[in-house]
Amino acid sequence: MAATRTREQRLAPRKAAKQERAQLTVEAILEAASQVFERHGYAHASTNRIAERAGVSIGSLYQYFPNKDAILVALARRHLEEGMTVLAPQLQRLGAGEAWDAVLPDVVDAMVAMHAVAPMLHRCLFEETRLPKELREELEALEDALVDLTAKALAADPARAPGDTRLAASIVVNAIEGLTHRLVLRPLAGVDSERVSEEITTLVRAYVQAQSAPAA
Amino acid sequence: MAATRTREQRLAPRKAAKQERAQLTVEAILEAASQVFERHGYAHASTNRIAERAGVSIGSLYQYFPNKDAILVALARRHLEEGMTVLAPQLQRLGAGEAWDAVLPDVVDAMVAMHAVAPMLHRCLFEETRLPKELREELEALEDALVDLTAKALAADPARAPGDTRLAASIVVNAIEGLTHRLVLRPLAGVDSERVSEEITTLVRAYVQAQSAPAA
Amino acid sequence: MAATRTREQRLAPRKAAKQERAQLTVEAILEAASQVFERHGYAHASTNRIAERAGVSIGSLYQYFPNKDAILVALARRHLEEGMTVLAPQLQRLGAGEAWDAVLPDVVDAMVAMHAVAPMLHRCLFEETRLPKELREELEALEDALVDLTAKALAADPARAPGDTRLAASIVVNAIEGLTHRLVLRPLAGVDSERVSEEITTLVRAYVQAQSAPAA
Amino acid sequence: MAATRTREQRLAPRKAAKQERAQLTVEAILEAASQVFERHGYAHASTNRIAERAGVSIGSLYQYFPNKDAILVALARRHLEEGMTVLAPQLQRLGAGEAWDAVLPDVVDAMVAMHAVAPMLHRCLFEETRLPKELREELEALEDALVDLTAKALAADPARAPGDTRLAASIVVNAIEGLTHRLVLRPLAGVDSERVSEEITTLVRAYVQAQSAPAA
DNA sequence: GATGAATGAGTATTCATTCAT
DNA sequence: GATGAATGAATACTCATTCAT
Repeated sequence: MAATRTREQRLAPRKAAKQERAQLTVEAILEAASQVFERHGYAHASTNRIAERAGVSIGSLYQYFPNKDAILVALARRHLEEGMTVLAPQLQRLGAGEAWDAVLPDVVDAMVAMHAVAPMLHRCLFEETRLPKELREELEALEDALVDLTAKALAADPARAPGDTRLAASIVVNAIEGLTHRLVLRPLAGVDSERVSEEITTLVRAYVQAQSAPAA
Repeated sequence: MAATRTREQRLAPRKAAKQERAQLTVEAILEAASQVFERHGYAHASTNRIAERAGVSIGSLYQYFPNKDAILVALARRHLEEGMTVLAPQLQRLGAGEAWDAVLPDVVDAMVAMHAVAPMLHRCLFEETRLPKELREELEALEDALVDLTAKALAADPARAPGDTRLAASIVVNAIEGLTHRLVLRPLAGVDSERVSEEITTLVRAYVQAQSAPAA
Repeated sequence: MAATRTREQRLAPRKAAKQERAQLTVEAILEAASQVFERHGYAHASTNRIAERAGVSIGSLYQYFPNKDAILVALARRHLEEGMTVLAPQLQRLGAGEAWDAVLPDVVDAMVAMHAVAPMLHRCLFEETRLPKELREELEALEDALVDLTAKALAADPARAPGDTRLAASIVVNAIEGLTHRLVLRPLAGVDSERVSEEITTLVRAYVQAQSAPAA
Repeated sequence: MAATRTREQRLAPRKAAKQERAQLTVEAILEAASQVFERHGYAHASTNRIAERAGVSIGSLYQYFPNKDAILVALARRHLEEGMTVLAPQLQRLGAGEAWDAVLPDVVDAMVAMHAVAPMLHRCLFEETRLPKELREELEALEDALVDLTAKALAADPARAPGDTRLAASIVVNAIEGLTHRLVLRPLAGVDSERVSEEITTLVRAYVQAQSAPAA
C-alpha cells in the first residue's frame, strides 16, 4: 500500500534537486511549462507537452514534480518571487517611513511591470478557477502583507482623517492590482503602459487624498 | 459529410424549444450548468455532470445545445441581459443628461449587485482563458458602450479640465468593474457590500474630480 | 414484455400504408432517404435527418419503418424493381429465344442506365459491408436468375462448344455488373457512357465467342 | 489551441515505434484492426474494440494512431505493399517487353491472390464510401500506373488494330479488378480459384484479340 | 395517426500518471 | 537516474429508438 502523502507533500517538488544537472532539468521544465501555460492555458497544457518542450522525458518530469498542479505551484512561486524582487525595494521604502505619496508611482510601475512579463501565464496562475488551496492561501497571505504595509503607510500620514484605514488600504491594493491586471490583459488602444501607470497613480492618490480631506 | 457549421451556428442553441416541456428542460439545463460552473469551474464542468444535475439525459442536453461552449454562451447572454436590466435605468439617466455625480453611486450599486448573483459563474464567464470569440466580442462591445456613455457624461461636466476624456472614462469603467469583481469574489472580512459600494464610489468620484482640478 | 419480432417482421414495412396520405408519407421518406444515403453514405445517414428532409416527424418515420435497415431494404427493393423494369424486356427477349448476340448490347445499356441513376446510392445499397441478410439473399436470388437466363441463352447457341455453361454465364453476368459498377462510379476521363457500353459489349461478346471456338 | 494538423498529418501514424515492444504493439493493433474490419466492416469497427482485441489499452492505440482513419490508411498501405510485392515481378516482365499474352495469366493469378488474403478487409479498404481522400488518390495513382503499363504492352503488339489503346487498357484493368473483387467476395459455388483465374484470363485475352482483328 | 421531446448506450479521443527496462 | 511505452478513467458528442401528449 503506497503511503498516503499529505497535501503539503503532494504539492512540494519531489526532491531538492541539489545536483547541477537536476537543477537544470527542473529549470527547463518550469520554463517549458511557463511557455505552454502561456500559449494554451492551464487546462489545455498537458504534462506530456511540457516534458516534450522541455526536452525531457515524461518520466523525468514526474521525478521532480508529483503532479501537474505542483508545476503550477512552483511556477507561481517563482513568478511571485520575481515580482517581490521588483516590489520589495518600494515596500521597504514604505516600511522605512518614506512618504506614501513619493513611493506610490514606483509601486504602480512595479506592478505593471510584473504583470506585463507573461500576462496569459499570470492569468493562468491567478485566475484559474481551481487553484490549489495551498497556493491560494499563499497569495492571500501576500496580499494581506501588502495591505498591512499600505495601512501602516497611510496611518503615518498626519493629514489623514481617522477612519477605517485598513479598508482604505484594501481598496488601494485591490484597485492597483485589479486595474493593472485588466489593463495589461486588454490594453486600451493607443495608450502606452507609462500612461496607464500614471492614471492608476492619479486614481489612487486622489482616493487617498479624498480621505485626508473628505469634506474639501 | 456533415455540413460544416459556421462559428455562429456552432454556438447558437440548436433548436428553439416550442413545447412547454422542452422549455422546462432548457431551463433546467441552464440552471444546472450555472451551478456546476459555479462549483467546479468551466474546465471541470462536464456536460454529463450538467445533464445529470439537471435531471435530464445527456441526449436531451445535446438536443438543445450543440456543445459545451454553447451552454456557456447562453448562460452568459442571460447573465448579461439580467445585468443590463439592472444597469440600463442608470445608464439612461446618464444618457438623459443627469449629473454624473448623482448617478454614479447607483451605477456602482448596480454593478455590485450584478456580480453578487453568482460570483464564480461570473468568473467563469468573464475570466475563462478560452472564451468563445463571439462572446468575447459581445462583451467588449458592451464595455465599449459603457465607456462611451461615461465619456459623454464626463465631457458634459463644465468643471472638467480638458484632457483625454476617453482614457479617463476607460479607467473609470475598468476601476468599477475590476474592483467590484475582485471584492465580490474575495470579500473583505467584516465589510458589507454597501460599504464596498461607497468606497468604490468615493474612489471613482475622487479620480474624476482630480481631473477637474488637477492642480488643486 | 414486447413480443419478439421475427427477422422477417423486423425488416418488413410496418403496415401496408393503404391510405393515400400514408402512401405519400412513405414515398416522401424513401425519397428523402435516397437523397441522404446518396449524399452521406448509409452510416452517416441518420434517421432524424431523413425524417427532417422528408418533412415528417421522426415518430411518423418509425410508424412505417421499424428501423433504419428497413428503410434501406425498402429502398433497395424499389431500386431493384426499377432496374428490373428496364431489364425485364431484354430478358424476356432472351427467354423468348432471341439470339444472345442481338440482345446483349441492350442488356448492357440497361445495366449502365440502371447504375447511372444514383451511383452513390447504388453503392450504399450494394456495397454496404453489413447488408441485412434478407436483402443480401434477395440480391443473390436475382443474380442467380440472371445467370440462369444467361446460361439458357448461351446453351441455345448451336455454335457453342460444350463446357461449363453455367460458369460462363456467371462470368458474363459478373463482368457486366462489375465493369458497369466500377465505370459508373469512377468514369474514365473523356469517355462517354455509350462508348463504355460498347466496350463492355465487345468484351462479353469476345468472351462468349472465345468459348464457341476456343481453338480458333 | 492545439496546432491544427494538416490532412496528411491527421492520417500519418503518430510516432515511429522505436523500441521493440512498441513495434509489437503497433503490429498487434494493425492485426486486430484487420480482423475487426474484416468481421464488422469499417463503420462498425470501434477503436475500443480494436484495442481490446489487440490486447492493448485504448490509450496505446491513440499513441500510435491519431484516429480511426489513420489505422485504415496504415492497413491499406500495408495491404497495397503486399499486393505490389506480388504484382511487381509480373509488371516488370511487361515493362521489360515480354509478350502481353504470356504475362497475363500470372497477372490475373497475382490479382486473385492479392484479393484472397482478406476479402472483407479489402472491401472495406476499397469500397468504403468515405475513404480518406489521400488514400483514394494513392489508389488511383496505382491504378493509373497499371493502366499505363497495360497500354504500353498492348501498343507493343504488332497485330493490334489501331484504336483507343488507353481505353482498352482501362477496360482490361477494370475487368480484371472488378471480376476478381466480385468473385473473391462471392465465390461461385463449386468453382475453385484457379478455374476463376483461367476464365478471367480467357475473357481478357478474348477482348484484346477482338481488337486485334475486330472483323475476324 | 402524428408529433417531437426524451432517452442512453455507444464512439472517438485525451491526458495525468505509472512502471518495466 | 532517465526513458518512453503503457494505462484507463474521463469527456464530448451522436443517433437509433421510444413514448407521452
